[in-house]
Amino acid sequence: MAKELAKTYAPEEFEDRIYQDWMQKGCFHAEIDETKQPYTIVIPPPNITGQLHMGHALDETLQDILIRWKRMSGYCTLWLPGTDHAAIATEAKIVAAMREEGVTKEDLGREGFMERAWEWKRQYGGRIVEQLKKLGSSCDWDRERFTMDEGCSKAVKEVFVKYYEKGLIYRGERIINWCPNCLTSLSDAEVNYEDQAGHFWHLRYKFKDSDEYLELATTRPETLLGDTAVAVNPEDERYKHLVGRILILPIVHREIPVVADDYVETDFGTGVVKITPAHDPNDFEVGKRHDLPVINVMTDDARICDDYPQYAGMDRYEARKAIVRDLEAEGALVRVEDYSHNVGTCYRCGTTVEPKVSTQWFVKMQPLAGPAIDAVRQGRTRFVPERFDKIYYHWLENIKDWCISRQIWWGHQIPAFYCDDCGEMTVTKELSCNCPKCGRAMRQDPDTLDTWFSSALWPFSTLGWPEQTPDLKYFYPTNTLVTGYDIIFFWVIRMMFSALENMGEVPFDTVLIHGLVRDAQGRKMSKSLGNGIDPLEVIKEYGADALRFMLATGNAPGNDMRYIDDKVKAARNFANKLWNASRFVMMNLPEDFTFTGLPERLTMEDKWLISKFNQLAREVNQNLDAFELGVACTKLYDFIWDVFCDWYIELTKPRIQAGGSQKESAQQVLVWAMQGILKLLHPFMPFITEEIWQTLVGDGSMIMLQSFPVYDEALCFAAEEADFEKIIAAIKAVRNTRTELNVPPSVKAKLYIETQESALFDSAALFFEKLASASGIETGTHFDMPDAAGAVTHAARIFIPMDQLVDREKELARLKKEQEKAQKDIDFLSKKLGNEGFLAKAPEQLVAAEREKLRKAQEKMDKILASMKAFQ
RNA sequence: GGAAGCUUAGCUCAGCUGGGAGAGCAUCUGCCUUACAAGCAGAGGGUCAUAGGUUCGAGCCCUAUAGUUUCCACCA
Repeated sequence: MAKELAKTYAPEEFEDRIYQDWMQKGCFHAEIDETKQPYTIVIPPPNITGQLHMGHALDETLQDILIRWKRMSGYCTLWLPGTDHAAIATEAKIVAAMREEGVTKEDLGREGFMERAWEWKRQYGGRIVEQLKKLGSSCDWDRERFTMDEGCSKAVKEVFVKYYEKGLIYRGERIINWCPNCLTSLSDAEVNYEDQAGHFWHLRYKFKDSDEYLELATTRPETLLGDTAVAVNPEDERYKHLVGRILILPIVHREIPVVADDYVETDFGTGVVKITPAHDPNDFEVGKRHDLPVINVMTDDARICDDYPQYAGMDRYEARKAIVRDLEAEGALVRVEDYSHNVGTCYRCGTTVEPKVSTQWFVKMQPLAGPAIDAVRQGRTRFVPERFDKIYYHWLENIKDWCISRQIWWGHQIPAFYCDDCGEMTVTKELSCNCPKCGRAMRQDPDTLDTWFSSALWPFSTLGWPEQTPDLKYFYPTNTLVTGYDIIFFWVIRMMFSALENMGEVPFDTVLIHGLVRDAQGRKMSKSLGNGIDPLEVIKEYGADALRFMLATGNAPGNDMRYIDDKVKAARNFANKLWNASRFVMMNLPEDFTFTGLPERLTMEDKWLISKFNQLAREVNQNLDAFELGVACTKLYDFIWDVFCDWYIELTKPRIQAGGSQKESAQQVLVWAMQGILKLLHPFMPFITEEIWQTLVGDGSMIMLQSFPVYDEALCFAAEEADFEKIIAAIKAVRNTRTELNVPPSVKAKLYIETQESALFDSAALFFEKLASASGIETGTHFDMPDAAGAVTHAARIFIPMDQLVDREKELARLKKEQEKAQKDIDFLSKKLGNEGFLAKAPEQLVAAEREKLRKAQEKMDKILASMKAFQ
């Protein structure tokens, strides 16, 4: 016992050591315990390409707080970690690295490429995991998973085949989003729309059988090569007579018809739209309705294809220029205007996506969306904060089929096989198969699945599904899913319908949504802006506990927050405060100290502290239950700094100096309170609390395995608490008076305390001496000291004789100010209590409380008036 | 076009089911009081965006307006 803590709080000296210790002792490992209730969180798997950023730090911190709190509260807790293979992002990274060496995917071939990709994963995939550990994340690393590991791959196949057999997955030719840079299709969710400055080119198409023209406008003149019609609204009086007539497409000189379609708005542009079914999703639909040919004019990397020799090989933008020039030459260009419009871009690389007609695999969403909507409607899963359920409903109600095939190699290869001879297709979980019709070996579909297809299964695939493992039975459904609002569409929704379809049960009961961590100016942190703050740098400078506390404090669920260095500093200072408080406690313990629990005889300040701690324990539990983590942080901060450090520790100093049994009882209470505080704070600041705990308790126990404090009726001392508040109020009043009169602390003065509760104040004499610069106190029911400065509370009138030090005018002015304040209180309360509506309708308890307040205010006023009178 | 959030002290933000407005930082005044100057003791500072409404009582609930941010959809 009585080991010493280092003089200054230096987190870098113990955080790693403590984490290692937790790991070695298996503290994070979850063993199924049927006597306990399970509490499970699955981590949002970070990408293996990722580097820890502030978003992760926030996400991990919230999860770790919940997990540690539940673990200490007696639950069998599992925080299941893992990583995502991040299909497109990873493949792009590897391809880029290969490019440096002058190697292409085709050079290596599929197998060679996959080997290289796995090698890359082995080398870098663990990086983000190591970074998570720096934060103190108490994940069960023994259960770490990867979306492409054997189990997850098995689950993926299982689901794919099942969906296919149920008709929930189909293959078909549709118009999809295509990234010409990543060279793959994308789902709707993977396209970001952004405003781009562009132009509106007004063109005129000549009628075949006359010299008239029809004018229309387009933002993409290069797609004209693929025009197969021009459309007008069937109700449009200006054009309805033209429907059915034939136009000559400029440049190409192909004959195309004028068709009528509701899709065309009469009041936008000229009310005439050129129709390019191969390169616009709306046009594709129009084309289907009118049976128009689909003419693809572009290659996969968005260059004009060989069918148009004068433009062949030009990329979209070069071709646009060339075609505009040629249109002008041909007299088909009427005018050009500036126009800003929304353009879809690839969420991975930012390239403008190209709508493209191709054969892809899709998940039919309609049948899956319904149950997912119902689950939230019925409250089986709820969002915190609740408002996010609207976003959830809206997305699901308007959902389109999900394009799941990707033209890349890194991922789960689609388990469909084709017979090149007879065209037969088979979907199977087997690794290979022969054609059921002609018996030949079949060729597997070269495409892979959307990375979100496997993460959609994460809550159950990681627990062993499709096997009915004990883990799955015990830990599923999971409890809390913690994630940012930006991935509700990508992930949360897909986990919901996947779980409902495959498990018949929701994947989690609560989705805790947090916001983004922005920079100090409120901008999104991004690589391109270079305004990202590296959490690892912050940890290096201030410690993980400070970062965690900062991220959890002063921020409500679902709201964005700003990263401000001063906030981390404040959190670090708080840690330092706690550190020094424990040093104080420990340096006053004897070598052979043993903690025996709260002493039999408690002083009133002990009871005051204990009672307040007890309330704190109740509130922190309530706040955590309601996912109000930030509120809990604030309460802990206030209690530790103000109640414990600034008051209680100061209050124990006289007892410690007195020695003997007084000191001994103070030691017990200090250690009791210290332990309680550390336990309550541990989920938020795991490292410092563990370090102090192990030094303070010294029996080899670990704080992370202690029980979390809860409210205890036996620790409630309402009367003593209220009494001691009177002492505190008096001390504050004296300090206030002295400061306002500019009396330096070195000048001591005797206090004459006029009160009806002499015994109470007499027992607090030492506190006045120590905390209110008193040389001594005298209590009585009446004092007549016209020359003394005064301090007034409702319970006492305190005279502070200062001899010539008191400036009479200043003191009178000060009293006047106090009188005004007191009068305002009285006015406010009398008005309220004079209101019959209030008396009739307000709860009884409240009315009584207000009456008590008024009584106290009047008592205080009497004392102020007496002081003023005496002074004049 | 649809939806949501935000607007509270100079700055950044809390404020739980409606019961006299809070914190951190900054500012001002004293203090190196033997755990901590990453500290201690005090002080100043807010018509809680605006206008209505509900209520005995509104920062909180309802309606409208303004500013601001975001999401979804999208008209070529």
